Amino acid sequence: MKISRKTKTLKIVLDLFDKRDNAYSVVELVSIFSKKMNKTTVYRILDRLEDSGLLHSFLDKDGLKRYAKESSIINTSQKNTDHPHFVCDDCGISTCLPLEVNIPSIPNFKINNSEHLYTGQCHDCQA
Amino acid sequence: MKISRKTKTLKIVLDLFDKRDNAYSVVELVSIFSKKMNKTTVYRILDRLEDSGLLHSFLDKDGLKRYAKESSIINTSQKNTDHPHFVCDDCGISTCLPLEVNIPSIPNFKINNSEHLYTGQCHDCQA
DNA sequence: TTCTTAATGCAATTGAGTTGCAACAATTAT
DNA sequence: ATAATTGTTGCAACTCAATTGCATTAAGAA
Ligand SMILES: [Mn+2]
Ligand SMILES: [Mn+2]
Ligand SMILES: [Zn+2]
Ligand SMILES: [Zn+2]
Repeated sequence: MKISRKTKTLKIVLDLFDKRDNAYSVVELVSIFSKKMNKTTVYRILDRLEDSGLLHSFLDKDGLKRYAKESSIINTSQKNTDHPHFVCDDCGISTCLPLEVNIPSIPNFKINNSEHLYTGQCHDCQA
Repeated sequence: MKISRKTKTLKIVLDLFDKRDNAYSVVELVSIFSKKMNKTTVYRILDRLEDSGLLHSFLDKDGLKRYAKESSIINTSQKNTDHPHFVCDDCGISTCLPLEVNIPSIPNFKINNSEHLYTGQCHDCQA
């Protein structure tokens, strides 16, 4: 699916992701844009951007959905991979990790998708 | 924390986990026990059993919490490890995978916890 | 400019999970 | 065995992320 209409609200959302590579929770985004667009619109735009391949998402440890640019993997030798994600327990910042994920082969299981989430302290929150 | 009172409802829940090694979503468990105990009681018993170390939990791709025995890792050379989990996209069955999880070391990130979730088709749901 | 329909705003709704509190029951003390 | 203690349960109300229905708006095509 491609983006069919470049609406004002869509551009606002894209602007944010153009600036930072971090992943944002939908709750954060709804709050950030609360003056500019309706909460439902945020959900729908994010969904559309993910379908179109411009964003990707994952669930953090609390079950909250987070979105980031599809291209936020810097060293992208291969793209659109199931890369791992990191969420800081202290400040909540979340990051796409530029790491290979090796999917194990397990007898009797056909693995189609993987999600790897790491939590801990980011650089700024250590000691 | 240890289990302080062996109540009737607690035994009912433990009985189920004694029989099968799979992981159950809380939603399933609430439904399974709907005639035997209140929904809130299910949540509280699961929480207690996890605190006491008899169960462990993870979030599946939909953000639903799933519980399994702590000892459902068969080949347990080391125990209580962050092992990966598998959820079948077709039948929903979910399994603790007896695999080592190697936690990467990433500059500027201190990793305390990891969650690995694989999805796909289980043996029964293939072809 | 007019037409088509994707996109939005808003209010209502869903559903997993939580909380407050009174009643109950497992365990301990007498 | 009986009474006191307090962990546990049931129930209703609540929280909050996410979804839905529908009337209205506006982007892009004709
Ligand atoms: Mn990512
Ligand atoms: Mn497990
Ligand atoms: Zn941090
Ligand atoms: Zn299956």
